[in-house]
Amino acid sequence: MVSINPNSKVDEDLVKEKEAAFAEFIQRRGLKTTRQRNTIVSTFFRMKGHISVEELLVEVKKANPRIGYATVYRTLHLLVESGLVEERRFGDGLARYEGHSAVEHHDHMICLECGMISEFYNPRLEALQEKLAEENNFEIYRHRLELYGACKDKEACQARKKQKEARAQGA
Amino acid sequence: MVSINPNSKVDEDLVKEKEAAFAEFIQRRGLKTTRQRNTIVSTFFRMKGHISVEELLVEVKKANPRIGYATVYRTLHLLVESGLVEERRFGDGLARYEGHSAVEHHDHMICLECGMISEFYNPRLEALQEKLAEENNFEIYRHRLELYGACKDKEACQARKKQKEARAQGA
DNA sequence: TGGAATACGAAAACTGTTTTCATTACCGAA
DNA sequence: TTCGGTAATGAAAACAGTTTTCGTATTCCA
Repeated sequence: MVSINPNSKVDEDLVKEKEAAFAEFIQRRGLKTTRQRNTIVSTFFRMKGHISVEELLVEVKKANPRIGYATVYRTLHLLVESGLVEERRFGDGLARYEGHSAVEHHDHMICLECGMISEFYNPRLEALQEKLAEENNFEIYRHRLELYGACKDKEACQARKKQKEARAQGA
Repeated sequence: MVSINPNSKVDEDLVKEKEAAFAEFIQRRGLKTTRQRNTIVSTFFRMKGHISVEELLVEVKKANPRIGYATVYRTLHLLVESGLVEERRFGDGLARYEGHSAVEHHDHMICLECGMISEFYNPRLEALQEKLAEENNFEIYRHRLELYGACKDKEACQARKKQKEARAQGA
């Protein structure tokens, strides 16, 4: 089991690299570099976790309050098309966006108590899926596996929950 | 690997059983038995596969054209609450409903070419997930695993695709 | 059978997302 | 360096799927 810790500091060099990759994508596509896009992209890459449009917009507005959500949506689509970001949906009816991490593919555990979303990757799990697909004469392009449940560490879980509620109050 | 074939005939006895279970649920909750609910529920249980609200409404209207989608939505929620039906979302932005099959839990393979949704269940897969959760100090309430890809049997797949397109034309 | 509680259907409201449209910004060519 | 065509922006409207509202109709217990 490889567990992925999303709590590490944002790597400034990596962010720069991603920004450059996006700039290149924009150019390759014949699109234009704009202040808004730069703001949104650089804000996005400096956030961590599984970011909703709402969350991103809040941060973006701190840098430039005139940016509206249409532009945020549009830029997120570009990020997805560029391959630098993936869109995910965890069933609460809103899209979340996630910069590609070092580990390309991974699955998710979602705590229904505190909202924590953690990532994991397990090669045996992947292999088993391939085997099952094979047996069904099916070719997998991609898959998604989500485990919904609760943290067993109740203290940490409750702490996260309170933190989250406090944040919701403040917003 | 246990594969689940959704193409079997509708078992009339099983449908009756489910209708009875729903009736009991309605009573237990102090709700009322209505013609509309009966129509919707019995229509639903006679359909197979992963049914969207739209699809169900079309069938329901054949029996009673005056039934609107509000009632269909409401009744589906009741079915879910009763535990007889599960709601699923496969990322195309609309809810699909599925009567509990003989095998309680199962995962899905979704063909992106022909739209086929097939079900499977594998105990090793389940066990492995439990193990991974355990290692992460996490308790699984439920999970979902979806394999997106394509049928390797291209002929069958193309046939299904054409059938689907024909149906879309007719609608 | 009367009447309170519940359900119905149509339409309005809601949520998250996409599109429209008039205006502004970008950027290569002159 | 300005010009001008193209693309991007922001506000608001549109959209799709779903939920809620509200006035009317139905259920079902006393």
